[in-house]
Amino acid sequence: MNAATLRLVLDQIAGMFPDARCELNHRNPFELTIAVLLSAQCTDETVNKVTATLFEKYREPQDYLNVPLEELENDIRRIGLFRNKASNIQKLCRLVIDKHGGEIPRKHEELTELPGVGRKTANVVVSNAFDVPAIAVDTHVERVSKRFGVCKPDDSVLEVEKKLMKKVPRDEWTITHHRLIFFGRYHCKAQNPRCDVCPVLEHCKEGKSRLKAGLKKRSVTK
DNA sequence: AACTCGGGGCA
DNA sequence: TGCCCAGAGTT
Repeated sequence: MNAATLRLVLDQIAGMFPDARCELNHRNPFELTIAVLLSAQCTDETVNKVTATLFEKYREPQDYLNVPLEELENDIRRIGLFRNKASNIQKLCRLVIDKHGGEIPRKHEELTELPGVGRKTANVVVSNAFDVPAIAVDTHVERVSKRFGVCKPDDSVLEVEKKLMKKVPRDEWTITHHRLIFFGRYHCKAQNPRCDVCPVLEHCKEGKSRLKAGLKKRSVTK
């Protein structure tokens, strides 16, 4: 899919989700980093339920170090992979205090040095906390990009990111990321995507074949 | 490239 | 109930 066609698709998606913004609860870069780290492999909704009370108890890096690991684990127990994440959060806080003066660093390479922070999380942090344009490729962004042929089906996550950046103006990277997330989460879902009511179906090879197969299946069943 | 971690969401 | 998932780290 070329840049011009992608632009058409993204404009349609923008109309579907005019308020597309990832709704992670955060008031500063530190809380955003913790929230995104927690969100790995579970829904933002679940993270928000936990952070709503978590951020009342833990306000700065030192607060996470003032409790035993077991206590922090218990405080985030409702989130998947909570043992890894609790451990990572304490190590992260230790590092932020010792090497970054208690503040979340702004450089991408410094962010990915933090335990539990990979490329995706770092992109979310720089784009949402520091206003640096970035496209964080999660499974939604990856799935949608591949269904619409923005990239090849077997491209790596990094390749997906590169091709999106190449085809989208730099000042629209971050909003595009949010829109693709919403589109992927609520419409172009992994299971049972809404191809039957999709306004950009004409640009989606996979969707068209999926719909055709579905219709065929129905007609055969009847 | 494949595996692990793990409670939640959904069928 | 049993499957899959808004990743990252290790081997």
